[in-house]
Amino acid sequence: MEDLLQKQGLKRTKLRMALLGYLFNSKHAQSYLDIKNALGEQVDKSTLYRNLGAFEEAGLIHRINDQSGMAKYAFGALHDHGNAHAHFVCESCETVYCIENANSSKINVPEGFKTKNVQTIIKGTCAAC
Amino acid sequence: MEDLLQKQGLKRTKLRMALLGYLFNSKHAQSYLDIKNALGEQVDKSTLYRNLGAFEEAGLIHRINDQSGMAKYAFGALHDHGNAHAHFVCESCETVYCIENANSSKINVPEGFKTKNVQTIIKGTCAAC
DNA sequence: TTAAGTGCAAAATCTTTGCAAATGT
DNA sequence: ACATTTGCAAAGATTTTGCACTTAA
Repeated sequence: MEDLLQKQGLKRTKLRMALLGYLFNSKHAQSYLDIKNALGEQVDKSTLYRNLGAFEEAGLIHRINDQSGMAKYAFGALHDHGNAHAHFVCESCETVYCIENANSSKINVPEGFKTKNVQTIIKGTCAAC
Repeated sequence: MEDLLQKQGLKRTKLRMALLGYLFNSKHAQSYLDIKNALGEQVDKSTLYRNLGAFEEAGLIHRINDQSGMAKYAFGALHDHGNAHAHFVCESCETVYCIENANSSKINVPEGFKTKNVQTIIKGTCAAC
């Protein structure tokens, strides 16, 4: 699992292992603050943001914006990029769930537009609320 | 067109008319800065943000986040809320296009989840880039 | 060894808030 | 007249940057 890092040319540092592991084990998308708290107060802000950015660029995680526009991060190395991918944002508790197989049908874009990636955001109320 | 304001219980102020008109005539979603520049430097920050918020709550406009997470606003009173609605985000120029009839298929959410609104974000390259 | 990653402090960016004055209905 | 809206200044929140130090490969 942590070989994912090397495969992307990223060094296996303590923080990165912890970060990747944490997101991997998270049921839903986590905010910067969620992650920082989970990893321990001593984690450095810049380092954390830089790693979240690096992971996202490497395709290891996704960034989704919740209802209020705040960034949340979810493990996504197993997801099939280039295919549709859905996120459910609960309007009540702000939790962001990853939904597999939400049923993606063909998307029609205008002439000249090239689709690289389709992301579906479903807003509503989750089972817990 | 400006009766939309009264219908939502919003007073018809100069700024609101200009703002609504501007977004109505915009081909794609605009950032706070785009809007501020278009409306003139003298427009007040708080007032603008407050109105964007009010318009969004009233369902007159949408807020979409672009590639880098920045909020962009698009006129949306004509859109059928509750139905699927697509935005195309160009990864090159960051332009956000509203796409009508991008083909909304049924979305499957887990047991207990209630869908209120589905938004599709398509990332890729636009015709201009 | 050395390119990549980290920690710190400082700043940039975007957005919100409180309140007195102005404005629409 | 009266609730709403505005403008200003100040603060809040999130994210980024520069640079010297440290670490994985």
